[in-house]
Amino acid sequence: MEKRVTPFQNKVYGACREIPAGRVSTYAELARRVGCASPRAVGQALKCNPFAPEVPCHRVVASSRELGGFSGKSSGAEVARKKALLLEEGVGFEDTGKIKPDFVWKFSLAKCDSSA
DNA sequence: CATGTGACGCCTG
DNA sequence: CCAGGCGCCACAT
Repeated sequence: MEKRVTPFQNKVYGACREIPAGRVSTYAELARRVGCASPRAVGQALKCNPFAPEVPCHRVVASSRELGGFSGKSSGAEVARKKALLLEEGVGFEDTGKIKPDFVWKFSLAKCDSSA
């Protein structure tokens, strides 16, 4: 049985899959990537993420560098697991528990060739 | 067709 | 800097 994912969700999953390991993206960036002005819609799609772990929804965090939510929980053990996964990928966290800006992935202007 | 909810973001005070 | 409020899009009922 296929998951009746709407074209919008499919787009979100596609963008999410573009996020390399050890990096994280924000709902806002992802939303803009899919052409949506509301990050909420992105969360709706990710929470339904039927293509996991093909679609690393755990690499998507809030614009404030916070973890955001996971598995349909805005906070809780699920979110803690998400943090653990990011740590496994090599993502660094601030002392405040936030993700380091250097680990936040950039979609378009992604030059990837960090010369410095 | 209308209403409610949701893994958020940005502005103002 | 912190706290509060409003806006937004998509989806389910």
